Amino acid sequence: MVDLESFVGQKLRERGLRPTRQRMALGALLWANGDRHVSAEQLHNEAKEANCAVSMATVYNTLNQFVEAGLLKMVIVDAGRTYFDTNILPHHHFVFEKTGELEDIPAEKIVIPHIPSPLSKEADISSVSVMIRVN
Amino acid sequence: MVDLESFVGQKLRERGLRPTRQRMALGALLWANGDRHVSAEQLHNEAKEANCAVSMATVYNTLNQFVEAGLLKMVIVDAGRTYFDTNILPHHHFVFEKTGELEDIPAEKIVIPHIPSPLSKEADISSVSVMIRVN
DNA sequence: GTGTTTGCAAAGTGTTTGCAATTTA
DNA sequence: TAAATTGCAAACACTTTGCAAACAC
Repeated sequence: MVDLESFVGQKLRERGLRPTRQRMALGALLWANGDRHVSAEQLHNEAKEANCAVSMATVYNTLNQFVEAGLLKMVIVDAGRTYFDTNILPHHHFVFEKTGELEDIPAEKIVIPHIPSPLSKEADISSVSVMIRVN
Repeated sequence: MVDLESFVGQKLRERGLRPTRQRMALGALLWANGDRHVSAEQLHNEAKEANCAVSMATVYNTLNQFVEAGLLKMVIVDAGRTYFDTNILPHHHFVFEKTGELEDIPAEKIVIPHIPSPLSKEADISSVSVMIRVN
């Protein structure tokens, strides 16, 4: 990878998002290393620790913009347990019930030979997601 | 089925829940006919329409008790979109994105020949749930 | 400069809880 | 009568929004 700064900046510009200080900081935290599952609060804390104070409102707004722009996926594990996933490829998840943590399952690891169609309506499948809860 | 009243009463007593007026009313609405996906608010409204006023707090508490007792399953579709499912057998769901409605997929309709194990921990799989979003 | 973005505080949504009053067994 | 349940209102966690100030281009 080139330097993180320009990598993030380019990602943002590609999607028509201005590379503001806040978006750059959050982007850098999200995309510094491999795939991540982060909650809004976690990211807010990380930003604070990195001396990049960003308000909670901005964290939420930014994460939603990133999701909208296709830069992140939202994963809802439970009521009040929402993660933002930097892995935007189709994939599945293990959920560790003890901790609430997630682990990605690459799409090709789960084969579903036949996907059924709904009875009631035309089938225009937009996604298939599998959650495997373990404890 | 015998009469609904005693059917519900028995269900409750079996799980150690007293058949109070409120629980009987909510149970009757839930189990009158085939399987249902109901939100707390929906059920609250239905109870009101059936002239069985039950407070919102009691609807929530009761639904949670029913889930705890294994009489219902909770299905979270989106942040702030939680359903209570009277189908307690293992199964999967279609989610209609337009309406947020659910349709059950019987477990045997979705075959996953090989379930992977998580990398990081011992695999003690408690459930596998598939959500197919359609629009 | 002009339009976009931010941060705050306030509002919103869906859900849970403390507690006095009521109901059930 | 003793223990469980209910309903209210308040509290809650998480998220969104309105708007003035700050920023990016």
